[in-house]
Amino acid sequence: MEAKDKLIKHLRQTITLTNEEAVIVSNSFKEHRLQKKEVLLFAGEISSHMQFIAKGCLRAYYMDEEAKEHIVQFGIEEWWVNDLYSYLTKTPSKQFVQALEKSTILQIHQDTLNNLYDQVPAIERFFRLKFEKAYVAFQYRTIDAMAKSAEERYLEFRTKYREIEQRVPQYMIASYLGITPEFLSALRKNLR
Amino acid sequence: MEAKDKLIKHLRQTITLTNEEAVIVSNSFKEHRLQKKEVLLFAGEISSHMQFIAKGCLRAYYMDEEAKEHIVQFGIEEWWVNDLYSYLTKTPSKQFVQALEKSTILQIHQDTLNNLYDQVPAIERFFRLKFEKAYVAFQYRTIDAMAKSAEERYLEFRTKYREIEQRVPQYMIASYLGITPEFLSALRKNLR
DNA sequence: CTCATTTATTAATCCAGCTTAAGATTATTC
DNA sequence: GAATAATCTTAAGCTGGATTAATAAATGAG
Repeated sequence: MEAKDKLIKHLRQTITLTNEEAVIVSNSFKEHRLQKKEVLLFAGEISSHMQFIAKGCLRAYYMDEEAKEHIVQFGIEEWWVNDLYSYLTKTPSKQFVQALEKSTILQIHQDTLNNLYDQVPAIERFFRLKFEKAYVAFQYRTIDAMAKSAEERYLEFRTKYREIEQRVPQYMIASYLGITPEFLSALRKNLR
Repeated sequence: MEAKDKLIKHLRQTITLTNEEAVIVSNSFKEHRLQKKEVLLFAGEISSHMQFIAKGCLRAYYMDEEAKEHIVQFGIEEWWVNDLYSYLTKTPSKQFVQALEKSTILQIHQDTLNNLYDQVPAIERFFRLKFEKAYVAFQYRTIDAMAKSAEERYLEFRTKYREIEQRVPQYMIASYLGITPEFLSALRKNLR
């Protein structure tokens, strides 16, 4: 399916759009292809687009003072990836967003989106709901992370994100879980 | 100031409301007073209201399997407190929301708010922005918590939430920071 | 098919923060 | 203002997960 059809279908799972509105929305997004390992957003840049993954797999990560990478989010088909902090506060991003596979994304510039909110109110609703859900999922994940051991979190990740687990290297999963690859390896050994 | 005036003033810091709209909004909320230690939401109940703190101080916390309390959020004047997970998914809450001081809150039922989104679109905008900000603040806090030591987090809490620090007991701050009260005490000793 | 790069494992040593338990302060209540 | 409850401190020993360093296995580019 064409990338933009995927987007409209995705939006229509949450909100109602007339065909005219769908066209307006469709025209507001631009398609963008990424090579494996290509970086879409560099730390230091201000994130000015929302982006929808039509195909592929991306990650958002930041680097600490010792240049170690910490993965904040993975994204596959039909997910939205971004450094929302940078996007919403218009300050330089602390995160990188990078393709882990050859990917196709749809981008909308912040100014365009803000106009779209006025033109197609359902889009404002979509993003209100999106942020509600994102907030809640993130809070759940955090509480979970604090309450549970690394082993429990790993098992949960495996059942919840089976597909991601099979598409990204193990050391990145360790990074996402907030543990070292060595410890994840040891953990997995115990599970066998 | 009257609680509802505070609310309207608070909303107008973010969005524009005509006087007619302000009246509609005002009438949609109900005032509710809480004794110190009174529980507003129990774990197991479904949270069906958004609540604005007009006066006082509240906390949201959950209890783990060993019946230990973990504070997720504090709130003082002009903050919103809730178990958003329960509210948004309509599932039983895992958190308690409790007044730490004699407090006055303004509540709006979910159904009323959903109607209000249609009647007063600025309110939908307000909550979209609210969730954006909440998400971003929460993400920042989490990344911070993973990257920094307990001492650094405590120092940050102190500068960022000076007022809260002076209104709630130290062991609750420890709980919010995800450390034991003993360890916080030891930490503080080192800082002197 | 082969050499280089990326990813995963193993094992020894180390440390931030936890647990337990006791005592010391500080608030509340009657 | 005495008694009780709530909060805070101290100190000893313990543990989950980090660090370091070396090796092994898998992947991929030419």
